[in-house]
Formats: sequence, C-alpha cells, structure tokens
Amino acid sequence: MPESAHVSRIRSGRRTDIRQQNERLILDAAEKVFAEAGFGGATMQLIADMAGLPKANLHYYFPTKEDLYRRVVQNIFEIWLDAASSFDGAAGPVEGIGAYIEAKMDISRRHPHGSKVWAAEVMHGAPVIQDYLETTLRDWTEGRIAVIRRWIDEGKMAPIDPRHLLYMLWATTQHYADFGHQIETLNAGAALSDRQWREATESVKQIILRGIGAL
Amino acid sequence: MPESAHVSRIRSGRRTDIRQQNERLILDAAEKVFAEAGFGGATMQLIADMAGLPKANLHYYFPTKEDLYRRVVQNIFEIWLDAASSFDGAAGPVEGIGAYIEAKMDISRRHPHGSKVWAAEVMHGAPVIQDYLETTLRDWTEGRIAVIRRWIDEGKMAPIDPRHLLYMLWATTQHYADFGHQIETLNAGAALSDRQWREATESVKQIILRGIGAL
DNA sequence: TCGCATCCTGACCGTATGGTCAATACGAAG
DNA sequence: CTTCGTATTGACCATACGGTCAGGATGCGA
Repeated sequence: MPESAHVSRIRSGRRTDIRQQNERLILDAAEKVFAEAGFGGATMQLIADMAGLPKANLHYYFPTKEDLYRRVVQNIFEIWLDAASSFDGAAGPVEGIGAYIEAKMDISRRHPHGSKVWAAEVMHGAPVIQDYLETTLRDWTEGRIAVIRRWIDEGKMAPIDPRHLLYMLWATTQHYADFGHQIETLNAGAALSDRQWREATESVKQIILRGIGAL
Repeated sequence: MPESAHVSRIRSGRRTDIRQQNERLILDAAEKVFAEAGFGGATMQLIADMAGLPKANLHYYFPTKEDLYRRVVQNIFEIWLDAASSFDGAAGPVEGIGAYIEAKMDISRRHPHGSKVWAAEVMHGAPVIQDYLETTLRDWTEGRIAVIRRWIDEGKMAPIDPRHLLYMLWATTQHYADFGHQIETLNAGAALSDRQWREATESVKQIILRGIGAL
C-alpha cells in the first residue's frame, strides 16, 4: 500500500524545525513499514513513499537502513520504559500491577507498530538492542522483582514467582498489539472498540490480580 | 551462522524416501532460518547451506520461496492445533485448561522456531494463513468459548470473558518461545533448565486457574 | 545583494537474491 | 545392458535493493 500520505506537511519557515519535522515523518513511516514487513522485507523506497519524500532524502537524514531501524527500536524502548513507572510508588499489587497493566494495554493500543517491531527484534535475537536487555531491562526487572517479593512478604499477595508474573504481564498486554490482526479476525474482522478495549483490560486485570491472590 | 550441518543424512536406497527425507531436511532448515531472519531476511542460499544441499536443489522440491514458507507455516499450524485437543473431554477448567497450558508450554519448548514464524506471520497481517484464521481457528475458538461458557454456567469457574481468557492462554504460553531470547538474557544468558520450565508451567497454571476462580 | 550552510533529488552503481535451465547422474524395472 | 523417470547441480540471468553523488534549490545572516 504505497499510499503517499502526509503530503500536506507544513513547512514552517524555521530552519531548525525542518530536520526535526522530517525525521519525525520518516520515523513514523519507518515504524509502520518495519512492523508490517519486518526489517528484511522493508525497503527504503516503501518508507520514502509512505513518508512522501524521495528515497535519497531518507539517506540524508539516516545514512543507512540500520541507522533508521535502530532509532525506531530505541523510540519504542523508551515508550515502553515510561510505563514502567506505573509500578513505582504503589502501596500494593492491586494499585501497582493494576496501573502497569493499564499503562501497557494503552501502549498496545496506541503504538501497535512499535510493539511489533520490538517483538520482531527480540525474536531475531535482539541483534540491535542486546545491550539494553542486559543493562536497562535487567536492572528494571530486578528492581520490580524486589518490589513484588516485598509485597509477598507483607502478605499482600500469594507467593508467586515474580519473574514469571512479569513475563505474564508482558506477554498478555503486548499480545493485544502483536497479535492484533488475529484478534481482529476473531472479532468479525473489526478492530476492538473503546468498550472492548476496556473489557480486555479489565479481564486481564481481574484474572491476574485474582490469580496472584491480591483481590 | 552458515553451519552446514546434517551432512550425515543417510540415503536409504528406497527411491520414494529420498523426496520425503530431503523435504524434511529443507523444512527444518527453513523453519530455523525464517524464525531467525524473518521471511524477507531469509535467503534460499542460507537455508540451502543449513540443509547441506545446493540451492538449486531447494527449488527442485519447493518451486518458490513462498511455497517453502507456506509449508513451514502450515506445519506449525497443525502442531498448534493438535494441542487443542487437550481441551476436549475435560470435566472442568482445572483439567481442561491445565492440560492445554501444559501442552502449549511443551510446544513452546520443542518448537520455538515454529512459534516465531507463526508470530511473525500474524504480525505481518497473516498474508499466507488468513483463510486458516477465518475458518479453522475461528471455528475452534467458538467451540472452546462454548465449553468455557458451560463451565461458567455450571459454577466451575468465575464469569470471565472466555475470549480474553483464550488470548491470555495463547499469549502467556507462546511468550516463552517468541521472547525466549529475552527470557534467556534475564536468566543470566542461560536457557531455561528442565526445572525452570516446570516452574514456569506451574506458575502459569497457578495464576490463571486461580485467576478464573477454578481452584 | 551576496555568501554560506542546509536541504533536496534524479540519475546512477554494485551487489545480492530468487529463480531458471540444460546437462548429468542415479537406480529400479524389464 | 538398456530404458526411463527421478534427482542433482553449476552456471547463468533479470531484477530489486541499499547506497552514492553531483548539481541545484532554499533561505538566513551580514
């Protein structure tokens, strides 16, 4: 679908803005194309068409396809990390994990392409973000495990293995983005409505919070 | 990693076997390469090297890359459907869903490549298996939803939305295959041991079965 | 108005890849 | 041994893709 969209990009005179504006345009297009075609299946030409720019212009802002891809993945990782803060400052699992589920479901709805790119990157062995996994993600994970352990010690939830609980949170919430197409197909071909998203989020919260004995 | 493995394939004289044998060899290699590189990133040459056959030979058995890919995806879908039978003939959710989780976790461990290929296929909009989603999968899903509804009516579990329960089952179990690399990284870089797989399976069963009020 | 840095882009290039083909080897049946 | 269908393979081809580049447009500051 080479839909050459966004033709109406406004060129505010400001010289500095142009760079930022075009990079945004390219990154958005790239995220979508990488998500739908994978890194290998994506072509610079397709991304260029979708961004409404000539291909050579992409290479002006992003020297190589890898550079562009790296930026897309990093963007996602940052969004993903922001949701992590939902976990903090919570009195117990009901608030903390509940808020985290809500935040991650929201990301799945608002950034489905990003989620898919991230998933594909990990599935391919994380060639680009291995270091993030080993540093930022590992640290974050250890921190949350400690929090969950504390909640368990305080009797606020059942003695569940915190690691597998985290995996379940990631898996369940991201599934609504990564497997969105399958879910739509099983939903008579229609995207989930506001109401259905709310129901999905509630179902996930219900099952998990009850499952860990926090309700 | 062009490791030209499986050099020691035995040529049992039987003429008919050769086809089956080589197709198996090629399909196994293809599954791995497609999983690790994606459809676009996979090359017939890489698959050929991994299968220990000349590239032209692949095209003798599978005319095009798409044909080969289609076969790989279909193989996975069949394995995936087999696990579905765990659901049947169960007296209640503890047996039915418990067995289903065990079966799917087992598949995630034994067929991680296949699971990834399936995930990528769905993420890309299911260009190859859309019809399966709309027929076989939809039918299977409706059937299980009916079963779950019955269990709810019989008071064997809480009134959970069956659809979202199924999504959670798929998401959670397949996560251990699709995001296996991430899980390994968070496991000090080591693959999960037998014991850890058992703990993972038990954790998932615990949380979900308790979460739906079946315990 | 001029100079200069930034931005833009059509045309081009080398390479990698999917796929073809013609020639050959193989082995079972007669 | 001959025949014939199946299997094998190196060499080859057309195409598509990532990336380059030289020349030009643009607009800001002096």
